[in-house]
Amino acid sequence: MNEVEAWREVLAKHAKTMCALERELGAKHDLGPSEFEVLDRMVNLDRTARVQELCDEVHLSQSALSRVVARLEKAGLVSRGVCPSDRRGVAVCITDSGRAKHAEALPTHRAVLHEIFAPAR
Amino acid sequence: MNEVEAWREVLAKHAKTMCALERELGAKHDLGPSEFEVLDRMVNLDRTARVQELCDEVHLSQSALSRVVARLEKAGLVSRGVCPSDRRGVAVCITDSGRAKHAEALPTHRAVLHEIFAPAR
DNA sequence: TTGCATTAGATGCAAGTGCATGTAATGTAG
DNA sequence: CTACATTACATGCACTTGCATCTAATGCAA
Repeated sequence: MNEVEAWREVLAKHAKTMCALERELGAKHDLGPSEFEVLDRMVNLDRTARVQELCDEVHLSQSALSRVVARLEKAGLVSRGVCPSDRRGVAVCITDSGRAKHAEALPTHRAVLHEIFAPAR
Repeated sequence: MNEVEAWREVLAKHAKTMCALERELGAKHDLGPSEFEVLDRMVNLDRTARVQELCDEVHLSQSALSRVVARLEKAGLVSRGVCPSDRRGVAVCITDSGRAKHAEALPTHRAVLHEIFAPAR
């Protein structure tokens, strides 16, 4: 029965955290968790990335990610360009505005995580 | 940075497990994870339950749960009756068919969990 | 080069979810 | 008893997601 308990724990933690992130990021920075996650990866990569590359990082389907990138582009946080080496691909690049938004939202994100994944436990 | 890693771990485990559950339960028993979860609680409670009561157990909004129950009822797995003590409430009751479906799906559910929350790690 | 399979990403569509709100039953104050 | 606040659940709506599919660009073989 221990595996069931482990699963329930993951379920509870996921729900609680995701819900808080959605609320906080949405209210304070007009960002969804998926949007922030992509922005976060882009900042850490610090280079253009392919859509598929981001799929592996974030747990989203290719179609969902395609739309997240579209929303981010619409908000001016990333730009989409043609990939020079493979013209089927899209080169996603974070903009200055995107970096600024990420820097602004990062403390909020970390605060939520800290609140829930507190020291002990 | 450890809290971030913990969150990523939850995220990964949640995505992997949820995805597998959706696939397996859907394909083999025509059940979604939410439907199974509610059925599972009903079996363990072994009595009628209020909708709100189930909300606390499963991590769903009241509206989502209302619809899950509606789907389960449509499938004949639970029945909805008026609550005698408070006629605003709904008394959700699992049916024999629901018990059978749960018994049938339980091994699948446990197998998925075992596969992912394996012994070590 | 031509033709076909494959891959990258976009998009139509159906499904599930949360929020805001609606309806009905209770509770409570006057 | 009347009027208003509250509670339980249902429902309209907007949004996100995954699946299937479409288009365009590659890769490969004849």
